Amino acid sequence: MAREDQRQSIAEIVADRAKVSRAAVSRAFNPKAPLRADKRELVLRIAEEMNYVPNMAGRALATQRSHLVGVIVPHVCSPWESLEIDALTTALQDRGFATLLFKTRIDRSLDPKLLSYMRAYNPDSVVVFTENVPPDQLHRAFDQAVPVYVDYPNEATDPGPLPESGMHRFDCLRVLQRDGIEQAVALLSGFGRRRFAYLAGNPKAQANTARLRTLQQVLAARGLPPAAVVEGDFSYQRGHDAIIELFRGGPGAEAVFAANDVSAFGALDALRHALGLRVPEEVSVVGFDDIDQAAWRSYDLTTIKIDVEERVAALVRLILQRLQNRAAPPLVETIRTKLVVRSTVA
Amino acid sequence: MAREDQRQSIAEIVADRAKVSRAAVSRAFNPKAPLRADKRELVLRIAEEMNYVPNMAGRALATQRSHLVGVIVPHVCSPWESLEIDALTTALQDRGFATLLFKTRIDRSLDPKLLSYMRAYNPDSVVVFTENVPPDQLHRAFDQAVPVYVDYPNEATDPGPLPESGMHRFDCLRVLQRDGIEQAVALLSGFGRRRFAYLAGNPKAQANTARLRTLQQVLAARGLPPAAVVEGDFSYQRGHDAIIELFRGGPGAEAVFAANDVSAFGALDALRHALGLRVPEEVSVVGFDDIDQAAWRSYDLTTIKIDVEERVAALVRLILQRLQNRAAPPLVETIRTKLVVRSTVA
DNA sequence: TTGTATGCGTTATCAC
DNA sequence: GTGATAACGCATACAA
Repeated sequence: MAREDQRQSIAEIVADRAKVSRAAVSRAFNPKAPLRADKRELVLRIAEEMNYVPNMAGRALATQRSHLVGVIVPHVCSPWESLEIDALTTALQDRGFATLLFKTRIDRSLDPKLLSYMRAYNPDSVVVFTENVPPDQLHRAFDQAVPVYVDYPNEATDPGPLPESGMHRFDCLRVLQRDGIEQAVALLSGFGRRRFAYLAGNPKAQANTARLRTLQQVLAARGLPPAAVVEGDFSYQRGHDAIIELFRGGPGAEAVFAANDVSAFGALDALRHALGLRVPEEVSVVGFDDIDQAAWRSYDLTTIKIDVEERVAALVRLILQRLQNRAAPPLVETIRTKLVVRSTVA
Repeated sequence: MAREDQRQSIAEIVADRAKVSRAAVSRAFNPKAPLRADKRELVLRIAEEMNYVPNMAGRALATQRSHLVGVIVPHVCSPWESLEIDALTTALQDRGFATLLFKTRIDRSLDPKLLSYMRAYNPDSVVVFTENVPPDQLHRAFDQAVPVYVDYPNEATDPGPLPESGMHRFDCLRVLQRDGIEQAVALLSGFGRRRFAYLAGNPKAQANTARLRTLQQVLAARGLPPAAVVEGDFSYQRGHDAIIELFRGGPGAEAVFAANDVSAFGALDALRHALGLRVPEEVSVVGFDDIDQAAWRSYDLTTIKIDVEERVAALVRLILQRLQNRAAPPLVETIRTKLVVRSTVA
């Protein structure tokens, strides 16, 4: 009857059908925007029928909030990281944020090109699993988004999350390794183990250096000799080969700490199948992380657990609090490790 | 000197410093837009200095291309899926697309709410790893984005990718199971195995039903008795327990096909540690996927491999070709499986 | 409450 | 090749 308009957007059609303005449609989707309840209901119903949802790009432009959280990882397919991505995605999704996934190249270093590539999407926040990128660099790259930094403090010297100490200029998640390591060393020590080895992870990864540092501190505190260190890279294969080198080339060890569970599996298989040693009778093995595979019967690995859910919950708190108040002082969350005892220690 | 403008955007500042128009800055970042080479270079240099990159939200609005690819998975942390997400993210990133990750709830079914949630981000394409969602529903949900459907055809009846057959109304990746299964059955048959069992995955997953169907067809073609089927869900634990039920409650089997590698590991551990049977001497085990863990020494699993790189390359071809030509007839890519022989078969 | 008008950052169209 | 200008889809300040 009336003349057709040039070309209507879906949102406008929804508005027309509900006999409201385009603005009302927008408000209907924003729970705290003022709109009469029945109108909101009507608009939402019609929108549903027409399969209309507000476009995030438009919304991002108007509100300066992309509802995107950038996540940068070296390997999605590493078990621990996939576990964390899984939990993080779920938690963010529940809160209306989508996960934007990026992968670093070969090594764990962060290509500046990747950063600006990511910047283009204007994520509201950024989580970087690559541990060797200085937080300053991150903050320089993301003037808008607020990166969350994972910190592995030296627990022997770092006083902890005291804002006065001036050490924490950025939001960070502090991962404390000591508890689990102390428990593991106590257990091994109780079984009479004295000669320790540390199967390292990627030397650039802070998780690796923090674990080694803490282990040596804990051993020293007990008057035990320092652990022999063998180079590794967090991988199964390297863990496997490194342990063979360690035991073929020298006196071996009575207890092996691996920098993560996956390399602990490599160590276990090397000890049992390549070297013909019995675990735990002849050699004890302890891992880090407690990924699903650690409970598999063929490994049944005693390991120092980081609770993924706890860790992700802390990350999400950091992200959301910062988003709520851009100007707040640096936030700190702290998580701890604990020993999970299975059958690779005796 | 001259009066300051109200408030300049970063892009405008870049334009000013390069003494060009705002439009020229935009063109500088679009390689095929017309712009004198030296101007382009100058703009890019200044932009680099000022840490400016074009905003994707704005670009998406103007071009109707978000450069986002939505990926929906049930579990990020399942080894096979994390492998695929990893490869897909890398491939897409290289081509200027970012991966937008979403997770389905508990079961593998697709919440319609998740679909519209995702629609809001206007992904250019959508890859759904959840296999029990009918492609029609997907196409209805994404009028703009073009979902890629993973198809597991019945290889005994489906003539293949003939457009004339009218069966393929949507772009799809056809995964053919037969080759690897035929090879595995030939090998097992050559070792004298006759009593087969199939440790199922999630009954709703097409990967599961296709593997079972094909296995039975291959066995029948050789005149072998059909495989006994035990219920499973792709998990280690269920694989472990199901095998115990199978062997405690009846005659067991001479060869076990597991619907995926992870449940094959559960089966292996159950056979060896809970049932005290020798693998491969007393029971042979074959998995599906060939994830990294299949090569680990404690399992060393003979498995039917799907090449991730090949699969992802095919997916990316589908996505990019469709984006290049929205109106093209349905695209089909086909990949096959092949047997990887390790030590769980004899 | 509601509608109108404007701006968010970008690209495309159109003149030059 | 280049610069002005009008969209793109949304949220909001402001006026009603």
